[in-house]
Amino acid sequence: MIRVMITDDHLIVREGLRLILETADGIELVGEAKDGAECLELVKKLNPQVILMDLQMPRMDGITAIEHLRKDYPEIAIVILTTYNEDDLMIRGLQSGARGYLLKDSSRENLIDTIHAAAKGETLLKPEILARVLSSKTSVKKEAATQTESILTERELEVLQLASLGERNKEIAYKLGITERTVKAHLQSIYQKFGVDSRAAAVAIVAQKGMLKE
Amino acid sequence: MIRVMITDDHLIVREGLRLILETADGIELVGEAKDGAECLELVKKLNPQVILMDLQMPRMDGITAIEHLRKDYPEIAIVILTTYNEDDLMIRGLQSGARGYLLKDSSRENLIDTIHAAAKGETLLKPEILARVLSSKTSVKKEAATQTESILTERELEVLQLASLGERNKEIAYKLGITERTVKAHLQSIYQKFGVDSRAAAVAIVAQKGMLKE
DNA sequence: CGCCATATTGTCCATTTGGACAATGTACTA
DNA sequence: TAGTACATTGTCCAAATGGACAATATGGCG
Repeated sequence: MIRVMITDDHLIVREGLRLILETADGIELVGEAKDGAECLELVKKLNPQVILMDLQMPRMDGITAIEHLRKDYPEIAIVILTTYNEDDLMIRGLQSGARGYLLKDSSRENLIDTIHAAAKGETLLKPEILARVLSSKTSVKKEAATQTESILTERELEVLQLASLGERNKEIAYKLGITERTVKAHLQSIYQKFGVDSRAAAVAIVAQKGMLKE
Repeated sequence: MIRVMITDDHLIVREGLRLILETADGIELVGEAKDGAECLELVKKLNPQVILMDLQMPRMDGITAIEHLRKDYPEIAIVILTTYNEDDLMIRGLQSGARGYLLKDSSRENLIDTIHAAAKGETLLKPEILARVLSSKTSVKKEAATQTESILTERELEVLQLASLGERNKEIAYKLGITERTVKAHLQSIYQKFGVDSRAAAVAIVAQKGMLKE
């Protein structure tokens, strides 16, 4: 029996996964967490072999949680749960030590296969994804900032990065655990610093400066 | 006397340039055109040595005009007039054979110096701009399209490229000589093909696919 | 201890955007 | 010739965004 834990902020996703996992042979669902912080709290008690980890969550996101887990529980296999294909966050997650990824609309077989593979220490990645991971820079942490980057505050960068993935203010607010109004405030500040007046223009600048890539 | 011609769709710009050029020694303003098409019509009669060329204009844009001029009047020096620094359109214009570029808020001295240099056959480019021109691909024309590119029609690409520069629908419509409604139609089509539902998301995809760079 | 940067949130309103219905003309192709 | 793809434009409305006024709290620094 493979001990599996779920970390996802969406109730529906958790329920759906539970339904699938509880009826799968050789898999035991040992617990669930609603965000990265809760995941770290519960992991010792639940002692999972595999963690299905969402990336975008309030309080503590999946990337941060993965980094902590790699340090404290390197033997646990982490599988990223993501909505979109080729998500930059997913790349970062894989760089941080996740062992695979799953689209949230994966088939039941795909899901179960991936969990088994992760438990056995294998990595299941599409080749093109693997190539992207290997070719992109390893250091995820902040480093010598470029001109544009240094102008922005940490929070503004977070907001801008989500906006650059096409997220709406409402979604950004939810993911950062703040109100939509605050998101707008950060965006306004960003626009001022960039000398633009629309999110599309800001995203374009970010894209051209290469702030998205890496 | 250097015979200079202006091609720009903005009355204010033309007026401003005229004011400067008419009081400059050794420079004779021989005519003005409101877009690329008119420029090509007038160029034979006006016989300019230097053409100041805007890039974004209705009917026929500056890039197209430059390509025609290079073919039929290679002796004419073309100087690009642009609003922004490091504009991708400017790069393409320079690749198409323009001999220099001017920001529209250039100083009077800068403007006159550039015209004199262009007339003498010199090229006035900031080093970093020159580097970008040389390092980018030479062929501006359509070539083997990437996955994402091939999905889109020519027109959709035009719209998307402007949107990716932060332009609003109204501006895009004006620059392409169509209505705002049509711009929205193209965007809707693009969103469908990309599987997104906002221009920011579309711009982000374009940026990640590298469709902006080159 | 006050100043400053930062983060946070509020209301109100004009503009922009996205989507749902469309329709028309042109050009190419089976 | 009929069908298809494409570009074009229309109205109407809901949602999202941008900007103008804000205010409050926190933490660092001189």
